Amino acid sequence: MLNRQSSVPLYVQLKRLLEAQVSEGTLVPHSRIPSERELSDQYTISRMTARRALAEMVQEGRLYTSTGKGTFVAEPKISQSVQALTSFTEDMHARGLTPSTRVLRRELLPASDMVAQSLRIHAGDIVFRLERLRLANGEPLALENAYLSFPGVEFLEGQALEGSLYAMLLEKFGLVPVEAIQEFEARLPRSQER
Amino acid sequence: MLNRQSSVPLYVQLKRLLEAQVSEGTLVPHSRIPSERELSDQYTISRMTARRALAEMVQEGRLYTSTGKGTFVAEPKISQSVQALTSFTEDMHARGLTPSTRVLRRELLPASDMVAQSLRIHAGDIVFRLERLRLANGEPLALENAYLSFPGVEFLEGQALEGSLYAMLLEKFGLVPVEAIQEFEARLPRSQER
DNA sequence: GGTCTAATGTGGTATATACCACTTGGAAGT
DNA sequence: ACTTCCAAGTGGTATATACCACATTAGACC
Repeated sequence: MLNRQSSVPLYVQLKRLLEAQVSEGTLVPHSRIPSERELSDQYTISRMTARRALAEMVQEGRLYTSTGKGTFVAEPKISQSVQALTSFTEDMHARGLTPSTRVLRRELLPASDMVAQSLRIHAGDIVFRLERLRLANGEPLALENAYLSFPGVEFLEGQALEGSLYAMLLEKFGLVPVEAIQEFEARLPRSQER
Repeated sequence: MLNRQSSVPLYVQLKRLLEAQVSEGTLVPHSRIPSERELSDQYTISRMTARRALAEMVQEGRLYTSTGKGTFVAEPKISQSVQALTSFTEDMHARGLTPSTRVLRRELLPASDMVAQSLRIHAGDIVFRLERLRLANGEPLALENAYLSFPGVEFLEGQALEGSLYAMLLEKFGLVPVEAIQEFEARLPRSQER
């Protein structure tokens, strides 16, 4: 059930609960989840609160709705936006290219409102910003701007970040960031970046 | 003002109104927009309805909020994902480079759940997929993957799409797509793409 | 059996209300 | 002048309620 004393909003709790059921396999793709009214009865919350949880999950691509029919579990596709960031090193290797990364900037800073909103944390929470130039066989390929947030983020400073950030995270911390914002800027690098 | 007889939901009407003010320049980045309560008074709608319009615009990266302070116009960054696609040709020209585009694939296909939800259409609706290789001075720069959806999308097939897609859309159809998903894949092209 | 219809259930929109945490500015006090 | 504190305003969460369009089902009717 849901914890009304928690500082975690009810609709977030419900979201997590449903997400857990999806990843457990209790709810499989295209299966119907309880209706909004059933959920509100079941968890003793208002329908609007249940709706909000569902609406966000729809927005995130985890669920889809059909008026008059119900709400259904979507096929798992979404996490690819993170995966693209994850796999640069492996990706380049797989293509027979020598990947390298030049870190242009790395810093810990309080999250702006915009970043916080995207990462679903609070403004002012410490996030790690990593600006990197990606190269393949020495040729600049892309400029990356990543904001990371997870427990222990503050210990990142000073780490060797030239290689695969995600491999390093896995090695040194045994964790994978829950979420990251990524902005690709595909353009010719300015001379200062060369 | 808003039209209560329209079948277009009030919160959508408010969204469009605010979006227009942003693109007109009436509202510039980081300027504060009226508070939720002011908007609800001004347009004679409930605060929750105003909130919904704002919440969606926040989700889309057009606005950002700061608790206790207000709601503000975001820098056009997220929408750069669309803008970057729009302006590639002009952008390269501005840098003194000769831009060119190679269309790798173009097809009409039913939208997957993910694409549909991102574009705010229904799954199965026909969308246009365009996979293009972008070049500057003959050098491959980026691989683009765009999904487009708008009235008349089905007439796109067979059009000349080597140049600026958006210039062509403007010329031939007198319209600009409402929204597009774009995925950049920054990498070295495979040999078949050369 | 087949056809129409009404009832029921579903998500979608909209309103009104209440309380919370946070920010800010000004009033009150020193 | 300076500090403290509080009131007002803001977005965030939560509830209760109402009506709508749409889909499905069960029944009445032929």
